[in-house]
Amino acid sequence: MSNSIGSLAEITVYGSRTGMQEDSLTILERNRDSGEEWDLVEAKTSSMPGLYLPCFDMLAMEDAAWLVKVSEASPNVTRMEPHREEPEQCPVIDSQGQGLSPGMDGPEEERSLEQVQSMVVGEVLKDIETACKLLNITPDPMEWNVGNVQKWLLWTEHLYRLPHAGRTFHELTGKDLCAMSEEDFRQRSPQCGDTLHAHLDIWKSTAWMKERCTIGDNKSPGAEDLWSEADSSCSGQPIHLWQFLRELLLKPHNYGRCIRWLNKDKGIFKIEDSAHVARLWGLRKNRPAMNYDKLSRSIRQYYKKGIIRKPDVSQRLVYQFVHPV
DNA sequence: TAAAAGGAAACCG
DNA sequence: CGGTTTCCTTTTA
Repeated sequence: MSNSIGSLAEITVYGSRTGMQEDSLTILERNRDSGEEWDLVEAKTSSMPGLYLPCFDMLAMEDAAWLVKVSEASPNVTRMEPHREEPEQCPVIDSQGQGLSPGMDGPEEERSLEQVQSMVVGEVLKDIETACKLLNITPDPMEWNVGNVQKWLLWTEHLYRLPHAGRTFHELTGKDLCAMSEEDFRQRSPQCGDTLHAHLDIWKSTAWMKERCTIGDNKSPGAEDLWSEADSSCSGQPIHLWQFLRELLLKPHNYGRCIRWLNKDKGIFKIEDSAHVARLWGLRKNRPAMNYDKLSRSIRQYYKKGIIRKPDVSQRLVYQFVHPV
């Protein structure tokens, strides 16, 4: 846990900007024959070991001012990945553009380390929160059951285009996982054990920080707000499809390419990538065989309930919430 | 050819 | 039991 800030910085550079997008599941396919289990389509991209920048550890700790300086010159500092495969992947991502942008006024270099750190932490928190919602797991790995662990593994593997190692971590709870050393990880998965271990470490660190934040006094207020953001779905009850669609629509940053508003005020939205939305829904509900045919049938059930309808001018893949927010 | 529509039955928390 | 999920046939764009 010693290198938490460094690790957090790592995932921010290589995680949030490349990871938690709708594209991360595009290679997630189910095995049509076995039907009941998520499976991998073999990633065509070679599994590069250098998915994160180890040296950023030191960078974040000692030289954050440098980072800010660089970012002033180039707002895209967070996308300096040495080898990005699929460069067409995510032009949308930087649209948020908050934080590391030239707009940051004032030359208060003393504050910059803190600023960068809390920004980094904030990004990680956001991404972890997104993943938690999508997978319906808690942010704290210690609380994961065997199924949660498998979901997390699958998610992380897809996110970083790792070869499938889930089976070698069978029957492990989150507690087991947390107790494992990097060596243990490497033993179970020589190819990507170290990467998995590093990412688990980030989750552990984040959970640990979160606990510190909520129990103790507000050390990093910006970051804490993100956790208290406890929105809609945290009510305990199983999520409804219409709620899930709303959540995706509320995060255009993450899902804008698979589902988006055509007219937010009227509640009209379009499913741009039906297969992808269905996969996300299946992942959320633990229905590996979910597809658009079935998802759309569920949407149609909403017609008579007055939750969703077809818009006045019916278009393919376009629906409308009867009661817009 | 994919999407839309809706009946029928199974499933599941 | 409600809310899907699954499977299916027919129609539409």
